[in-house]
Amino acid sequence: MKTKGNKLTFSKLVDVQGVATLLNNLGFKSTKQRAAVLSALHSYKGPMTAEKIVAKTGIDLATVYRTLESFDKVGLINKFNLKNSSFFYEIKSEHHHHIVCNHCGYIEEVEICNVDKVVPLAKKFSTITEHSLEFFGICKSCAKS
Amino acid sequence: MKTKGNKLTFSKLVDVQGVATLLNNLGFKSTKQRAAVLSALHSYKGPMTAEKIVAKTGIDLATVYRTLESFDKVGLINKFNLKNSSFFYEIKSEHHHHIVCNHCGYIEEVEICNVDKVVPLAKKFSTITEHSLEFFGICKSCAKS
DNA sequence: ATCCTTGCAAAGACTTTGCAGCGTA
DNA sequence: TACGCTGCAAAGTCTTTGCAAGGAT
Repeated sequence: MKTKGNKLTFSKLVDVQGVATLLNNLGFKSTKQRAAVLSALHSYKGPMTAEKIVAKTGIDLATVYRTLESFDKVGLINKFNLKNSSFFYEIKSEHHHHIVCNHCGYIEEVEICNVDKVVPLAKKFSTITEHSLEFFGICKSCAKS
Repeated sequence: MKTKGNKLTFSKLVDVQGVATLLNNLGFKSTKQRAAVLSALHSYKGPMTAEKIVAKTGIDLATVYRTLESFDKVGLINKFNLKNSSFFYEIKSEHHHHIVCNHCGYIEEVEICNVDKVVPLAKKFSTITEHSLEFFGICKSCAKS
């Protein structure tokens, strides 16, 4: 399976092999539920909650959670939480961050300047594997009202 | 009530007026439960969960949650979540971030270089009020084993 | 045919809410 | 005294788990 570095990139993988083969190569059986979850995540503009995926696909909530857990484990998706109570999921793509409207909850993916230069000084850590960076503010349409 | 800019700083406030007066000035009645929550947050090295506060103080969980919500509302504490299921709380101090051990959950407060230069490019937002930045890695003691 | 996956239902973890009694101002 | 605060219990939200039936290889 071709990957860029050791990172999976959904679009490329799908282009190259199709969803069924991708799932098989990841060690999963290809089922319509898994394809539907991938498809939902891929077509929705922005991170989704498990509930949202159920709403879009009609698949059982427990199945959605199990599927998302599997996808997360193999690195196909990101799982993160904002200040909300529930987790958000999105297909891994180029490294990016989010900005969230404190008023309506709208989430936008954002580009960042200089994020590479942000280096934490931690005494009791030797390795840093990842980071999360989220911004909060008021979106333009909420600012009007 | 004296504040630095418009931000409350716990240590300074307590130095100046004591916990009871601080609580009164924030619009709360001074109770031993609230003082105990403040004290627990103040003396514990690092962010606490509601459960942790109960463990340290013996106060009822519901009361702890209500107290934390009040404190959060007036800006005395920060509420945030890492990748865990539960929220963490800490007294607001100088702006800082955290690094979390993916193995044991240890949390360290970290200083950051260049964080001020990180600016998101968001299309549909005009104002950004805050951000969260958390790092994840493996702490030295977990790295050994 | 085998073993993984799904849906349904129940349980679990975390947080919030209702209410009667108590404590602070 | 009055009103806000607390503890207990119940309910609510989000997520995980158990199990029998169904489906992919």
